[in-house]
Amino acid sequence: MKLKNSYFYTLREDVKDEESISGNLLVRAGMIKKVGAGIYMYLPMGLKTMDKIRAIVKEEMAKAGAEEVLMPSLIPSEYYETCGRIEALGKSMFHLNDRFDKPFVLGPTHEELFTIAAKSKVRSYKDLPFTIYQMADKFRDEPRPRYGLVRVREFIMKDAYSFDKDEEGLDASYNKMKIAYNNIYDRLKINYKIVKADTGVMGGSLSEEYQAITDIGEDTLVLCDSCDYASNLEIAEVIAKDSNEEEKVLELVETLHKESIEEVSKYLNIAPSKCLKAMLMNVDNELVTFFIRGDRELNINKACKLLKAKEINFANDELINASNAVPGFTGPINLNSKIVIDREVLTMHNFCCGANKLGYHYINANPKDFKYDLVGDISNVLEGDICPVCGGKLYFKKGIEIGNLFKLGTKYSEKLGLTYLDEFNQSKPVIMGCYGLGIGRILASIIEQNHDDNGIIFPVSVAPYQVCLLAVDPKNEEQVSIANKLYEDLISKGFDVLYDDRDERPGVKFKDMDLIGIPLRITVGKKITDNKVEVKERNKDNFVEINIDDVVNYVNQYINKS
RNA sequence: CGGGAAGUAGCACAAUUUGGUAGUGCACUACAUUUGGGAUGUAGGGGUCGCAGGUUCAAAUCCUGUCUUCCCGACCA
Repeated sequence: MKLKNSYFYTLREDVKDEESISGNLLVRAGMIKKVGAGIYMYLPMGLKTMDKIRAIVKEEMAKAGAEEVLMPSLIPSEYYETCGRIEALGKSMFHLNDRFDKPFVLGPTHEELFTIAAKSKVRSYKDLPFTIYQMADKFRDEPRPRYGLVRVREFIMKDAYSFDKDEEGLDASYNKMKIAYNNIYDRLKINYKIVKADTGVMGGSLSEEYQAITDIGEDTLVLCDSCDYASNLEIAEVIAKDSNEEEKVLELVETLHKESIEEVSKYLNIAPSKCLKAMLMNVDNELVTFFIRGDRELNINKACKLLKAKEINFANDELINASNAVPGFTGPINLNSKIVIDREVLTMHNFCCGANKLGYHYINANPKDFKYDLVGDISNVLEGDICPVCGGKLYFKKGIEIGNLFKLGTKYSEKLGLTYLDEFNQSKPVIMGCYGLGIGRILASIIEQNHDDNGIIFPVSVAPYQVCLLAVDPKNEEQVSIANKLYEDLISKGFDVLYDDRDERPGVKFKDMDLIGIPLRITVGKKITDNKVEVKERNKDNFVEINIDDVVNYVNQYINKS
């Protein structure tokens, strides 16, 4: 493409409303433009990049045997009522009515429609397995859109759904997708981790997430320094080790005005890990007191699962006052509320805890000193904890969720009546998997991982153009005619070439080409008198001078090795 | 939804405290000089100061309301 008379524009300064590196660079490069919070226009340079990513995804989907379909975004609400998802998805779904006041939603995810689509096809076990997918807009009413394309309210997602007759089939379909995903992210040159994750409102048994490692990631990844264990913090298992310390005698001590773990531990000179943290929570309008090690945090997600609760919030004064708990001095000994303890607490000895009496704590408390209703893994892993697989040390990284794999099972097929007849003429529900991948998030992650002070550094596989070309002096006829010829030569060989033929000073062109991150730059300048042009890679400081006749070959080699 | 910040030319900002003709840089137009890393000079064009009320002789500036955006948190397949 030639830049003269194109839509191309860039911004010279950082933009006000984009704090994230990727959001700022995407806007500055003229690739996207904000319309509202979490809503963007995709402009030519940005759309071209998205198309490159999409093409790779489509190729790998085809290799995995998945067929593409397209579902509507505007969907009658009733489709989401059948599986109880109007309630499950709650406020994150956009609702609207038609002129006859019939309720509709903008599709936030499409399990129901894909299940219904499968019903048209599936009668017998011989019709299975198959996988279909779409590349379409999703709408989610996010409470807080942020970080450019990372968390938006309308976005393009590739979502695939597999249909199998049994668990083995699901495993096979799931693994095919996993291989496709590995290929996709490898081709996109993304630094990623695959982590075990929560199944959330999707339901199902197994979920794995593809997480792009970046500092602005909204998820905390738990990784092991000596094996390949990788988990989302949401579900990472805490392994407690018992010190087998000899138990001492329980003792009541005065701790006037020392309420927080920090204050008490300092006052009594006891490490926070030797204190017990009490969390007074409201679980379905009942007071439940959770006890965890003093230096840990309660994992609401785990707690919800343990109690089979939908929601857990902090308890209000009314609930607390109905018990003998004294905030700041709450302990498990003789506490008259429902008590749930972290299983790690059972390995703790001679710890400090509240005495349920204003201004007093116990020291040398032990598990035998109190009763509890439930025990389970309810706290967050800390850095330095023991790996549940190999015993190594755990550490954290931040990640952006760029893809996920779910084993859905029969949740949707049962509710929507997607069944097949097996070899013995028995009707059975189809077993499903679903596999999502966010195109915009991938673009944002690539930029977060590949940039410098001058702008984006795209890998060849995603760059909107593989090569850019410019003549230093647009008034020099020789330079221009050589550049024109090179452009024609490269285009005719099928390369994606951006020819900056604008009547601008060279500095402007260099800066712009750097900003939008084109991997290879060919500069036609003074050296044409020796039949040479300059070729520079975006991610390198130096350049090479090569003969004009060798340019096509050089480009060809560069593109192929990338 | 809680806490914080901000809305002034296409972009980034100043002027608001102390009310009195709306300014700077970039971008844009014309001309000249420049031409290997966002040129320089001269002359120009471009604004319902987010919106709606109010106070005042007079409001970008003070008051009230409202909308929007960003950041932290809550939340989030």
